[in-house]
Amino acid sequence: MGAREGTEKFRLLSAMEIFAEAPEAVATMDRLAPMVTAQRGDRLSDPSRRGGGLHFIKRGHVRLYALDPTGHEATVAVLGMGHVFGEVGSLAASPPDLYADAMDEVALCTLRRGDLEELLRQEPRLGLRLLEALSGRIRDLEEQLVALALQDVRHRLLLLLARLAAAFGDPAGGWASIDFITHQEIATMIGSTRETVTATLSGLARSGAVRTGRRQMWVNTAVVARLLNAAGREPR
DNA sequence: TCATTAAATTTCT
DNA sequence: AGAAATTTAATGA
Repeated sequence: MGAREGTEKFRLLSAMEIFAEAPEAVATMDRLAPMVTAQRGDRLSDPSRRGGGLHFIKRGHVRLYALDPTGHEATVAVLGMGHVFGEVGSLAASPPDLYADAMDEVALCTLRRGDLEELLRQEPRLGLRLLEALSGRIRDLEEQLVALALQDVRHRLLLLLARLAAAFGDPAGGWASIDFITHQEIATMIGSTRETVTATLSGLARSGAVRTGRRQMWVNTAVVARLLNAAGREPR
């Protein structure tokens, strides 16, 4: 440590949950991984830019999605502070070609593959944290896969709201605030369309599950949980 | 039930 | 003003 301890970058790295038990790694990351910032809509990664290393999100939100030739998108993950994306996905099998866009003001640090291995040797506990994070991603994907196969749009939307509120919700008096997502983006997360999302959301608003504003939602997690339960028992 | 198409309306820059 | 985001409505699979 030393001269860099006071920098914005060092402070953001220290705040990342992954590094909670690995303070030594913060200094190494600070030395090896340059930080870049981006604005909403900026492309952070695309299929041609694979193998570009491991990206640590320090601020903001990133959407990973597939894009088909007709322009339709399917969102695979929405990631926030402390999450990683990039090289990890390709450690095992060959992943689908994904794009990564900034959803708001994003800051991230990128570690080249070789440097990642060095860091993991120095701080094995970091590997465990990474494994936990990736396991969580798999669990979310499995949940979403089942919902896509078996549930209607309303149920899938409720599920998404519950997950977004838990992951990113800024809770104030029982209402979790989410302010970086459009209806269009929600549609790509649940396999639906912008118009259907708007209609379904206003239905849920009438049920008291959400309040909506332009690029802003307040999710009542208690009501969402109750509606999910009720729907689960109803046959379709 | 929900995607698609079309159009109107609201809100941001 | 112009762009972006949201809303409503009609239609058909």
